[in-house]
Amino acid sequence: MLEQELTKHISQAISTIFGAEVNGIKLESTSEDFEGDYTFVVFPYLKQSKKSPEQTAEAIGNYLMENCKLITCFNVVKGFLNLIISDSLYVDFLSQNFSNKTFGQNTHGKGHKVMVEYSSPNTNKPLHLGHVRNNLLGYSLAQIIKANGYEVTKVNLVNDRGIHICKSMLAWQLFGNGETPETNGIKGDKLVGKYYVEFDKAYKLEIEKLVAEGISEADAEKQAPLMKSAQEMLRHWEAGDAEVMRVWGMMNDWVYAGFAESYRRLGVDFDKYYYESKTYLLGKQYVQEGLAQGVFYQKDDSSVWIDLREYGLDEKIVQRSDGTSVYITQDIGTADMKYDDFGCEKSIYVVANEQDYHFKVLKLILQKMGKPYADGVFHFNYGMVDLPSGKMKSREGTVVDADDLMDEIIAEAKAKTAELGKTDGLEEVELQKLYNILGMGALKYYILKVDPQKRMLFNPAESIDLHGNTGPFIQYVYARIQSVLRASSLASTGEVPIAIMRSEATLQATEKELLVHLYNFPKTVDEAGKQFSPALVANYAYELARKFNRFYQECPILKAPEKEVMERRLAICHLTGNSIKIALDLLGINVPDRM
RNA sequence: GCCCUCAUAGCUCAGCUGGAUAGAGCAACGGUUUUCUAAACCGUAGGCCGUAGGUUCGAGUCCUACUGGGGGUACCA
Repeated sequence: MLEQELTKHISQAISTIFGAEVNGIKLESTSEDFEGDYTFVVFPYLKQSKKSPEQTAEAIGNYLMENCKLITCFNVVKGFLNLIISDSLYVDFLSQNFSNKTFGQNTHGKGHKVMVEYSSPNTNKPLHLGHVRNNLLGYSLAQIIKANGYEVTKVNLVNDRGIHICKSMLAWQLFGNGETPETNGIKGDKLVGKYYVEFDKAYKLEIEKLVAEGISEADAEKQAPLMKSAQEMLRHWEAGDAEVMRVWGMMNDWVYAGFAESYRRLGVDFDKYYYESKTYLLGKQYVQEGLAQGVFYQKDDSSVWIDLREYGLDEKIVQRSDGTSVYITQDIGTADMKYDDFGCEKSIYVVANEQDYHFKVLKLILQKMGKPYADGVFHFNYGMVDLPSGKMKSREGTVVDADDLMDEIIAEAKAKTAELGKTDGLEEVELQKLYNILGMGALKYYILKVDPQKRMLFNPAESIDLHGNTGPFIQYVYARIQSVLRASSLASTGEVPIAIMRSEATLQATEKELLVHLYNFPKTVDEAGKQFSPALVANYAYELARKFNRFYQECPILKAPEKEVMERRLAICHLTGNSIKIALDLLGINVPDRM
């Protein structure tokens, strides 16, 4: 690697000139306002050099000029040594990689297994914008980790049991008149969601009535007949009551059919589904295990706890006094089950940051219990999604439905594409596919470009924008490149050999800038994997697209003055197109051949 | 109460492990098309990086306090 080569020479320079051994040399890319490709800051080494910043930088620069062929030139501004890398390095890089279909991918994860759990919906209502962020992040994360060589298993832990499902079931039994997705043509998850809302409405009326009768609100919430019936139903469910199980199975199947459709449109998938109905009883054996290890302790009322105060946390309950287990205990069981099934050394949970505390506790418990996979548990915590009107609240009907969202954004892509009228001659099927690629590209990019850790604002008007820092902007560059390649009579696959480029060629400034950025692609994929950040890939792709547009504006490709220059620029097109395709694929975004 | 997290242009966001004069997009204004796709490019304008201290050659970035937003926490998931 170039950077390693440079840092090696710099530390040699320092030891030769100043007689000081240093390591941990840091290099950064030169700010756009100065001439150069890499910058070495000499301030930290003035003690060794015993000279002024300028003299120190000058001396190192001269040494590098003599000893490192990669550097053609340097300049010094205060304590900053700006190094200019020879064009030939980038031309060589170009000729070696322009047709490399796996460019940007790394292999250091080879032989290591990682699990990514994401999506994890409840089966009582349809997916909304919050789930969309989760799904897109989870999928992209898995893609990025794969691109670094790891073997990835994607799993979905479905919350298919509990009081919330009973509410939908009960409302359907009471008010549904036997309505089904088939009889009404409603998507299954939407239908079940509708009855969840019905329940809430009827329940509220009951509460109002009880309050009017002089009962306190808190008591009314507990005493309302509907709530009692729902709890009753949950007990029947736990007892395995045949009729309750039948309705439960039927309604969950409706929901799964609906989810499958939404997942398909989102372009996300899973290698394995886990269901809480099958895991919720796990946990008791772990309570015993923890007690035996002395990790847990029992109170007089027989509830079981763990004391995490030495870690700045509190005491946490792991089993209630009535002997039933709590959520975190189930999670211990599920974690064990996953490890038995796949043996992943690293297990990533894509769950919103409202559960930070929960996962901190889970990891600590697993560590104290000495689980072999405990250190590999990682909570990928992302921020909530807000709307311009404020927080999304399902009770107040302010949620943005995932299916509606996709419909709207694809319709917008269609309207815009039709308006521009560049798609003459495409079949209707092709057109639909294109609208889908563009609409989903806009949506996915809009969500993935922001740092996952941060709470984000979803502005519907902005999300359907197709100009500027958007998915379609990047897709447009890809389509442009394909157009040039088609016109070039060279196959766009990159398999047709292009004359070996002469490495002594001189590059235009925009060409070099683009190549430097392309050179950094593998490093970016690596960094995104380490930081678990699809946003890094998104920002990289955007920057790449911008740099290409600048290059495209300034440098004629097919009409280049010389054949050699044309071929070099075609190779740049290949490499840029490939890189965009790969980068967007890491975000789950497709690319169109024309638009 | 305690804990976690965030605060950068009018708006939405970048700013890599501390480095030079803090960058994009949107919105506003102006320019570019007989030439490879104008979903583009170029330019103008817009900032006490929440406030106050501290660490150091150097702080948007690290530490402390405060203010403001969000989240969590006391046998819910």
